[in-house]
Parts: sequence; structure tokens; C-alpha cells
Amino acid sequence: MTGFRDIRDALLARIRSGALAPGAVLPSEVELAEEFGVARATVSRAVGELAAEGLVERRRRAGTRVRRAPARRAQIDILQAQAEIERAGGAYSYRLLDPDYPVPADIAARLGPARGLLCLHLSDARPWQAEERWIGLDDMPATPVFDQRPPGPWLVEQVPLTDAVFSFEAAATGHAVAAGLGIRPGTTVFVAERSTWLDGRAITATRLWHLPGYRMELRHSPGGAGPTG
Amino acid sequence: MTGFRDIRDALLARIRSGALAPGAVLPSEVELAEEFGVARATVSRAVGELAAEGLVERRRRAGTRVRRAPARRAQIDILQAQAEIERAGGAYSYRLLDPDYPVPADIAARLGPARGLLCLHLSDARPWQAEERWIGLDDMPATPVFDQRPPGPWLVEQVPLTDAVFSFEAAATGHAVAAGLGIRPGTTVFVAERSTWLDGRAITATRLWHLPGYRMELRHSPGGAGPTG
DNA sequence: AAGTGGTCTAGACCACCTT
DNA sequence: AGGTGGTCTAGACCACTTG
Repeated sequence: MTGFRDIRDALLARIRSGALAPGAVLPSEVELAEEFGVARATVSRAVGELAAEGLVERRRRAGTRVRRAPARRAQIDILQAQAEIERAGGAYSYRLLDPDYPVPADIAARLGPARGLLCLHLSDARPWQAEERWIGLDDMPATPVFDQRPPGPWLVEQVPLTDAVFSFEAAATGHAVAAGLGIRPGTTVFVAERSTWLDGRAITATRLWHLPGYRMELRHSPGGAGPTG
Repeated sequence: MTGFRDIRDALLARIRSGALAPGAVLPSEVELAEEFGVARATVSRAVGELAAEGLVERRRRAGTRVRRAPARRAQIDILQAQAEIERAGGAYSYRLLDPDYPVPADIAARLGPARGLLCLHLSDARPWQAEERWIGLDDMPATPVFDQRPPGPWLVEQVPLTDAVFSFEAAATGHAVAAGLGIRPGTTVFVAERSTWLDGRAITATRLWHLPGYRMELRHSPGGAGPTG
């Protein structure tokens, strides 16, 4: 039996091989349905997946075209520190470094009155990631002390689903962060920042400072199958 | 009329409000179809989107549950330098720095015999990004000189769709890259690396070196609507 | 004006997994 | 064993946009 995956993969193969070159128009859904001997809805789902991945572009009346500059669209799963450490085979531990961490101006502008803290995620008792965390005080239930458990999981439970803005950069560590990580202050490292929004209001912001040499990796596979190598 | 988006958004609101707490089981598709007065396929599409975003987990017979640790899954669109510069309002230009750039061992291990080059992407005639590029020589049509046009678009046309592995890190610039960017050698900057694979064979690899202060930003919105703030 | 994709319906069968 | 999600069908109507 022919499923929507078969059709999606067949079209993907045509694109890869060049049979459907960038800019080319695909046969219409009706034509593809006849060719593959399936209902139009099945074709629609197959082509819809290719469109969601940015490989083709669909427009009513104009039809479906292979994109000339395919969006290299990758999905990242942002893991909590504990999950990432344990996936790498390390034993996770946690330490609160500063329960009353200052709130910089740019964060205050976003969050309004906020509480700051600095904590450390360790792998096999070695520092692995320093977390600056700021939590807005509006409309937020009384926050725990976070001296035993990290703030991330608690926040996820309080506000399970939110919008987020991520940014990644190379930035120089301040004194507190460097001391926590055990590196020289001013060392430039990889920083991942996340701001979390609910209904247009910022709720919490976090900056995650990694050790020198850290890499964030992600994979992208059009069509779903993972890279072999 | 009730569409699948309405149902998706209604369920999302229940999850956000806590009416459907983490771990809770959603009503079955049949029940939701009755509640909203739509066909089961419509409910299925709505819940399917939430599942694709990692907000709920579906299992046959067991039903659909709200994930306890929601995957914060974000989609990145990796832009070509020219597109990113022009989107930021700059005038794009290109310069080839070294048509015979050395191939480091780790790249050679992946690509086999390869050609290397170093080039520069400029915004308003100021260096913006240095690109180290290596192209495998197997099964690749004769490569142009790349003295006028960047290699990225040419490769996209040759091999429109490929798997890719991305990585991001903070790394120290070498002499050639630093000279191209006009910064001090050894400066640690944000680096984005991409390896491109086709059918398990590496085709090309690239390392993109940015200026100090560069940030890569991306947004994530469960359900599709963008963050308001 | 006409043809394309976008969506929905009502029904059906199946694979899978929990009970 | 039975209920759940997963998928497909055949048909329909609609929105859009191009020619």
C-alpha cells in the first residue's frame, strides 16, 4: 500500500536527483494522486510536509514549486542541564551560588521588578554550566529558595507553555560566573540566553554560560531520516 | 466554523491555564470531536500539531498526555550570509581571500580529498562574516573559482537537498580569519559550523566566523503565533 | 474565469498497546 | 479484548490568485 511517506520520499528523491530542479513546478495534487493511485488528501499531506520543512513553496492557483534557496531549517530540542548531562553519561548535581544576584538593566527593562540568582550545574561534581536566572515577581506564585533544586524544572511546572526567544553568542565571563565555572574572569565562552513570554509579558530570563570548548550540536534531515554519517 | 486551529488553540489554552496539567490525559479524539462538533480527522490534525511541537505525547490505546517536561523545540532558519545581511538592511558584497586554503585533519577525515577556500561576506563594505569552506572532490562537478560569487548558492543549486549537522561554539580565530575580519588573532568569537551530507557521504563543510558581539537569535512559539513582546 | 491548494466530513480499516 | 491513535478514501466546498 502507498502511504503519504512513500509519496513524500518519492518527491524528495526527485528533488535530490535534479529531476525536479530548483524553481520547477510540481504536478498538481490531482495529477500526483492519479500517478500514485491515492486520494488527493494523501498527496496533500505528503507535499504539506515538504512545505513545512521549507523544501517547496505552495501557492493557490500557482501550484507547488521547489524552492530556489531552500530554508535550511533545523529543529533544536533545548534540554534542561540535567537532561543534557545525563544523556552524556555524567552524574548531575546542582549548587546555588548566589540567591540574591543583581538584575542588569536590560533584564529589568524586560521583566520589571525581578529576583536574580546564580547557580551551577555540575557533571560528575565538575562545573559544567553556570546559570544566571531572573524571575519576574508579577503574577508569580511565591518562589522557592532554589538552594536544593534548580529553578528550571520548577518554572516549567508553574508555566508549562510559553513563547520563548533564544539567542546564542560568544561573550566574556564576569567575575561571579568565572569563579563558579573555575575559569579566568574575562574568558570568552559560549552563552545561550532564553527569555520566556506568556501573553506578551516576560516571565523569566536565563543566561547559560558554558565552559571553553563547549559545542552545541543539532541535526537536520529533510524528510525525517537522520544523517547516516 | 470551527477549524483545526481553533481546536489546537483551545487545547493549548487549557494546558497553559493548568486545566490540563502536566501528565494529564486529554479526552480521546472521539470525545473531542463530539465536544467541538467536528470530524475526528479535524481533531486529529489539531492534536497532531501539538504532538509535533513536543507539547503532548500520543500513544495508541494509552491516549494523549500533556508532557511533563515539554520539549522546548525551536525551529531555526539558517540563512545564507547575503540574505541575513540584506534583511538587516546592509548592502552585500563578497571577497575571495584565499582560493587554496588548507584542509584540516578533521575535515579531511570527513570529506576525503577536498578543496579549501577562505572568503569574506561584507555588509556595507565592512567585514561581517568570514567563511572557511571545504568541498569534497568526489562526485562533484568541476567547481568554479568562486572569485566573484560565494560558494554557498552554487552548492545549493548543485545539490539542492541534503542532510546537515550544525554546531555552534565560541572559538579562537586563527591568523587568516582574523586578518579577514580585521580583528586581533586569537580573539574568541561565535562560530557556526555546518557539514552537509548526501546519502551518508559528506559533501561540504563550512565554518562561519562572526565578529565579536554577534548574536544569533531565534523565536519559538508553541502553536504558531509569535511572541508579542 | 478557472484551476490551484486548504480544509473539512463521514466512514472505514488497521496497528498497537494497555488492561 | 477492546479502545486508542494512525492513516486512507471519496467527495465536497471554499479561498485565493494568476492568467
